[in-house]
Amino acid sequence: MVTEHLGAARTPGRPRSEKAEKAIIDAAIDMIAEGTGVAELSIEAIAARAGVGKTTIYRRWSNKEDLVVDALATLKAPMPELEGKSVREDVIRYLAGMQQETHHRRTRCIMNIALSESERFPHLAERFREIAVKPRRDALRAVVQRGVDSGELRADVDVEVAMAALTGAMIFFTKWRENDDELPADLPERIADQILAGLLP
Amino acid sequence: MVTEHLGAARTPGRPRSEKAEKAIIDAAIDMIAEGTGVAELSIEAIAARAGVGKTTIYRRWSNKEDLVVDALATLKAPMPELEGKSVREDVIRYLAGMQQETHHRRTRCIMNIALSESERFPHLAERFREIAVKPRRDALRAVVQRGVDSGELRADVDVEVAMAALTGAMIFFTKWRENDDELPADLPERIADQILAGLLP
DNA sequence: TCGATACGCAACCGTCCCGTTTCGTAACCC
DNA sequence: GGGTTACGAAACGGGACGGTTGCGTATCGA
Repeated sequence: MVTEHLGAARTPGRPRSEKAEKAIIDAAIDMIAEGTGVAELSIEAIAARAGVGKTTIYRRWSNKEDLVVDALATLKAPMPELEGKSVREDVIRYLAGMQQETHHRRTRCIMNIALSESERFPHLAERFREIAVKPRRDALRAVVQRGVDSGELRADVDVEVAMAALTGAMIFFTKWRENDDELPADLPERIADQILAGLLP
Repeated sequence: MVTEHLGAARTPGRPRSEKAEKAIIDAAIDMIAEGTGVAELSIEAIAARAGVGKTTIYRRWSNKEDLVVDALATLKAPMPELEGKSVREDVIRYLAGMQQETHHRRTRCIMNIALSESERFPHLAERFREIAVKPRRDALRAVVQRGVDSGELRADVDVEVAMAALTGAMIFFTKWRENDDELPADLPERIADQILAGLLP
């Protein structure tokens, strides 16, 4: 965003249209959600889709990455409530939420960007992590930590590793599955129970 | 590859240069490894980098995806030997191998393609899974299955979930870490031990 | 009413890429 | 040597896109 908010210094002349701004950002997000990579996003296509002149875009953002950063910033990620009675219950609910999200093309493609474009757009990736990843990570960390504190989990549990195992297992299933079979409906339970119980006899 | 190998039907005229073919494929792989997405790969750029005329490329592949598929097919993935004495040992070696690979930009970017371009290039993604993912997955599955059979692991272990937890945890650490700190050197051990032991008291 | 700014639209030129064709040369078999 | 095919280089027309500019209109404050 380039708009200046210096005190109450309202500029003379016609004010910028908030509707146009929203249309631009929506168009950008939609195109990303449809699989267009950041590098292939064209200002012209965004403008056309938003029903907006290219000028209107260049007036606000000086380059594409700035636009995308602002677009991602508007994504409010809904989070499942994690105030259940047990760690197991909260973990299952968290994993089920993840699984649910992979059904939305929008979420999938946005996650792809976070996974793959971080090499080329570090600024973008950092912003994305802050907005979408961190809140979820914090929520899960709180659940595990609560379990450790309450004695429901072992005291020597490595919280970060536990989070990685839970989250990573679900990502692995949803992204690297060999065939396109439906995922089993009880996948969250199975992951949670097995990681909680461990593999040893 | 379009070259026909019908019996010993050697064609008249000048034979195709294997050197040119190798140069083309190397150039394509290099560009991918440098972060160029498949969609942005241009035949012209590949030709220039390979020191080859565009004609030489079009003579062999009719489209870009075919070329990339052939390029990926040349990637021989070195696999760690997993014939140790215990499941724990093999798992740690496997995870260490994964961690090692993330240090090579080449491997990282190619994994990115597998993760993110599968939506737009399903043919490509399938081929990649077959070449790079499946052998590793099979190796890890064998390790876990051996553990179950020998009694080293619980009999009711869900092998697929266990694999997902182990692999997913490492992927999660290497790709979604918040800061760019170095990963702890004993990460493979920590992941293996915690997933083997579980979280419950 | 007037000046200032934003708007959508269209056009501009330069760049990149595609897929094809043409050129002169090189390599192979008979 | 003659026939055939591949080679690298260059150029083609066509298209997409970038970033800029000018146009006529719309919307604000003074």
